[in-house]
Amino acid sequence: MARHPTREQIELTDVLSALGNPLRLKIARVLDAHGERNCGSVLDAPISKSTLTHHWRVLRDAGVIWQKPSGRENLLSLRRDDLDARFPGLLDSVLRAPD
Amino acid sequence: MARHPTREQIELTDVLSALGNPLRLKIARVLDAHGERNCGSVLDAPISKSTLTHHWRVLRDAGVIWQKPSGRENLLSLRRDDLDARFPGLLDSVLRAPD
DNA sequence: TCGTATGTACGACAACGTACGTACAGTTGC
DNA sequence: GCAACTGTACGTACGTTGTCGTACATACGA
Repeated sequence: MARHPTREQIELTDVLSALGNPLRLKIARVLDAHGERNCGSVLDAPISKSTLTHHWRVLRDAGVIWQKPSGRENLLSLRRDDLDARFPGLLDSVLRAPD
Repeated sequence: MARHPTREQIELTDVLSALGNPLRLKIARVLDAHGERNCGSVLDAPISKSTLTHHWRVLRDAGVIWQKPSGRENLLSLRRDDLDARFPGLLDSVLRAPD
């Protein structure tokens, strides 16, 4: 189900596409600022759960986030180590940039 | 016709989406490495002119490239100054990253 | 055990993206 | 003038993306 790419499998264009959506960029910023969250507590916006599930998948498949089951929750976190190792400086410049 | 955004109008998600396509990423790298080129001399790949026109528009509208008419040619160049000013470090990390 | 909470799976649908062929418009040079 | 060159405009086809509702699976707690 949850197929996370290995560090070496993470592709630049996938990461850029994933973060090239305003909602997903926001998600990445929240995870960067606040650390691990469950799916329901990342955003306040009135977005349907099925839409969010879609965005978790895009971010996970691109290698931007980890998705770790924990009880009945699914904990989300940024793959900062892997992204920094593979694309040095990229995540910082994206997360710190103005919109 | 050719509507380039001002430096302040360049949006991060537009830039990320534009560079989140392998062909456009390649184009940006060629322009970075070799400087100003006309449309026909950027890529060797057998891609139709109308498809390329589409990609020039995406890159131009996102603020990634300048498109400057010159005689019967259209000279393309990276907007490095603007991108570096607005999103420090972003372009370098993208262009230097592995695919 | 049974209801509640959390999140996924699936199907639908409009909008967008990417590719092409063809036709056209401007510039250059013979 | 006119043919060749450079690139855009337009129409088209087809896959992808983003959104939702509904149904479902799993885990927790009373």
